[in-house]
Amino acid sequence: MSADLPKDRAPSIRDVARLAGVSHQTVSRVLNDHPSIRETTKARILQVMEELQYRPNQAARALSKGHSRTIGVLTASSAQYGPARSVAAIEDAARRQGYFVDTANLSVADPAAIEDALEHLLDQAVEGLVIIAPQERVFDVLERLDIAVPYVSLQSTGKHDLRELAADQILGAKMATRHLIDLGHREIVHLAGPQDWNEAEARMRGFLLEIDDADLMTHPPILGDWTADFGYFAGQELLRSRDFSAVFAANDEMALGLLHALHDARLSVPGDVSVVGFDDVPVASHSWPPLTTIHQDFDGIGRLAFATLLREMGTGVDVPTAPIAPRLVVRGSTGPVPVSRLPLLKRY
Amino acid sequence: MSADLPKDRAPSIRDVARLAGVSHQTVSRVLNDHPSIRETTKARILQVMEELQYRPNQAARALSKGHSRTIGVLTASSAQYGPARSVAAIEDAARRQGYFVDTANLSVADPAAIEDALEHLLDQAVEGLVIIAPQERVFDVLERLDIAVPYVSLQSTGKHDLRELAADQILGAKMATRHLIDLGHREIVHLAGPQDWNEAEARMRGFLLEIDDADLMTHPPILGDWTADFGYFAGQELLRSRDFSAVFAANDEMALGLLHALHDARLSVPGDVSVVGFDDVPVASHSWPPLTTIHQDFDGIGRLAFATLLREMGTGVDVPTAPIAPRLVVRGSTGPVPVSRLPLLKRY
DNA sequence: TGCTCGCATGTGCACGGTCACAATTGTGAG
DNA sequence: CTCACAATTGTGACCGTGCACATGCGAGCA
Repeated sequence: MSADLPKDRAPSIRDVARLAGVSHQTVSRVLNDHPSIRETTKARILQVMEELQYRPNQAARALSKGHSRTIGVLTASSAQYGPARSVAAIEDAARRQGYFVDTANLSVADPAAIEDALEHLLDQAVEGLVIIAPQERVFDVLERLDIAVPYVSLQSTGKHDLRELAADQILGAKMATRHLIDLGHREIVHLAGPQDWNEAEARMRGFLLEIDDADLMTHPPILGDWTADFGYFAGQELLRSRDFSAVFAANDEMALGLLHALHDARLSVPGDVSVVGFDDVPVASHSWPPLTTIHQDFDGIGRLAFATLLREMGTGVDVPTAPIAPRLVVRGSTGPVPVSRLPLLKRY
Repeated sequence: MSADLPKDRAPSIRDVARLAGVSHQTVSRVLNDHPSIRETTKARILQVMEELQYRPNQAARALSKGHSRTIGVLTASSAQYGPARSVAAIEDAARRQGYFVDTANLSVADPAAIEDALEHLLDQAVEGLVIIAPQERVFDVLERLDIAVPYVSLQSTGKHDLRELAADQILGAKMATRHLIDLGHREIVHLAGPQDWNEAEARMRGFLLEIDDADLMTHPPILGDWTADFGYFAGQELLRSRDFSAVFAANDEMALGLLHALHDARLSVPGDVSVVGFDDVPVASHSWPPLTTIHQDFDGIGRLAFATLLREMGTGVDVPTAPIAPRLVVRGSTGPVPVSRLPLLKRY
């Protein structure tokens, strides 16, 4: 029990074998829970492992077995609440299943950067990809590179089958719009996200569908960039011609910026203008007034993404999944259409 | 040029060698930029690689060379703006240097979960660790496990030398407090973060130091949990006894929750109460009123963390680093102390 | 011409696991 | 006690790459 440490290297399976007086293969069997091993042998080996602080070498295992047990996550703007939350959920779910997660974040989204990030992930021999940068350009690059591994996107590309999530976005947007219509609003403006994001496009589609259903007119949506700053400036712009009584913003940040602009203009929310956001970020309930918004279960979406990927990867493991439904959370930023805006002029 | 694909496996260095009519070692030399290779040979090999879509197997490389070129990032609450931002910056910097980043997120911070997450990272044979979960418990576990790899923390533990960042936190807190004192406030309350976070503790220390310097009294700080919800409830609590004219919140989220509570109570900010936050999250400039806060360069902190880790890991690479300074951003949530609160009572 | 030297390239093994297959031991029936 | 068969364990090759150590070859020099 004293001629333990042969080298300065980390102990290997053979070191354990030697000390336990068995062959390396027997040790390997312990590692892989092989059924036919004598209990006493197993116990002895486990004890030696403990003594040596043995830790299996994943690289060697990956090399030998031909898989890496690693998935890649490609994100854009991973500092935003929603994506960050989903990434955390994916990471958690993956770890639970013994998978490693390698991430690549896109700071800029030109094709070169996208390709660079994807190459980085593929270098790691990832077995699957989660795309949280649902921009068309990304899918273009994915197709061009002819990726060999399965991937899922947090939004539908129209080419894959994560439709639940896509329906989500559309449905959520419809719910938000419906809410405003139910309150009597007839002049509703949409502050949209960048249209190269499928997500933004889906929300806009939901909005337009609902507007159409109600036989209403609307301005062409304002195309924003998700940021509160943009919401603020868009608000200033909108206020030049006050021909609306409600705004549906494609995310909470823009909605909050918009609220700021409305405050600056001494307008009352919801007295003069109603505002709905999307996402339900944690501060949404503490703005002034608290923001009516569409709640998304980002954790659930992340888990679902990983579960779906696992299925796509054809592992035996099949984690049960439930579709994710958006939810309208009514707070203080929406109210009945102001009297001055009742559809009198439209009546005759 | 037709008997290309020998198997269904991914092409290996030997496949390339065979098609290029050289030995596998020569191919390896091309991969590693060995100086003595004839240009023509190199060109030929590169072309074959291109044809075969050859991609070096990182697992094999890791096994052979004995290193993984992977670093681990342990985070808590990675969905918060600051940490998320820093993680993205670390990932970006690491990728630039050819490193992979494996993350583990702590949803709960009990020792078992911490150990679990660390084990996961160590299983991947990470060569270094970045800790963004600066809770004492984490360091306890780190010491207990007797981790063999270097690690850096985004906050000082008092045992390592990332003092710049720690000084940052203290300095930032002092700046925030000083700002309030300069405006004439004498009754300042601190809404602190959870004290098992070194970060929160440092901010509180900065606050107390500055209070002490100015010979002021203060309540024992209220210990929060970083969330806007807590800020809201703390505000309600504080308002029972209105014996303060200013609040310094340890982060923006709590500050925003506090603003909400103040609005609910029909108090004016900064007319009745001044509020300072910490972090300068993107929505901070769009709250009502816009939040005065301490700006932190999260990207810079992330980059610095990776650069420091690289140095600790003893790689030749030494990325130049610059210390990170916090910055006071004065917006609308702070103003002169209200007349009703001038230190009359304290004068005699 | 013969020798040394340096560049360009090849040979064989190690890295730490797993797999396929062989070998050994143990068990119960005849 | 012997044999068939199952349970347990051992042997050697292989995964893809890099390293140490040849080897071949042409140039420079005596």
